[in-house]
Amino acid sequence: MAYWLVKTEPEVYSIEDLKKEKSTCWDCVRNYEARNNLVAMKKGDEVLVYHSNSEPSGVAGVAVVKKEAYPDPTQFVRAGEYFDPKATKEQPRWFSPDFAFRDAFPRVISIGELREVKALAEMALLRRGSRLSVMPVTAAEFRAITAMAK
DNA sequence: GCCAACGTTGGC
DNA sequence: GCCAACGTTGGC
Repeated sequence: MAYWLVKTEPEVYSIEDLKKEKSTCWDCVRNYEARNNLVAMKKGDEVLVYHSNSEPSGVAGVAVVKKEAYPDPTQFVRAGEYFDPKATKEQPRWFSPDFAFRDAFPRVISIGELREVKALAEMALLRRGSRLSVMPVTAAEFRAITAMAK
């Protein structure tokens, strides 16, 4: 079982939205490294949901991989913002897993708090200038962050 | 295949 | 609103 972290702008899609919807297709990711991480997710993996461009920015809850990645439908929507003319049904370029809601933290664990924890210093999330929106997290990091939420 | 220009991300 | 980081695009 593996652990991950995904970023989302809560004004676009928040942990509360996931709680309401119960599950969602994690679509519209258009970065190859992030996509590779989405494809590597296995059913049952746990995913920290990070709110970016927010006040405060930070980890807001946990999702679980409900369905492993399949072709992201938004790449085929010709009129859509996420249409990719180079993607075909035979050779899709972008993939999305389904996530199910697991937990919304009683408070957001801010990036400032995360930076104070020495054990988390190596996280890709905290690297200066990191823009990666889907990244692996170690079991120890996952445990440390979920413990901070209590 | 190089690399400058440009666009986006996202913390602050 | 600023700006650093860095991915993408396109001319050559």
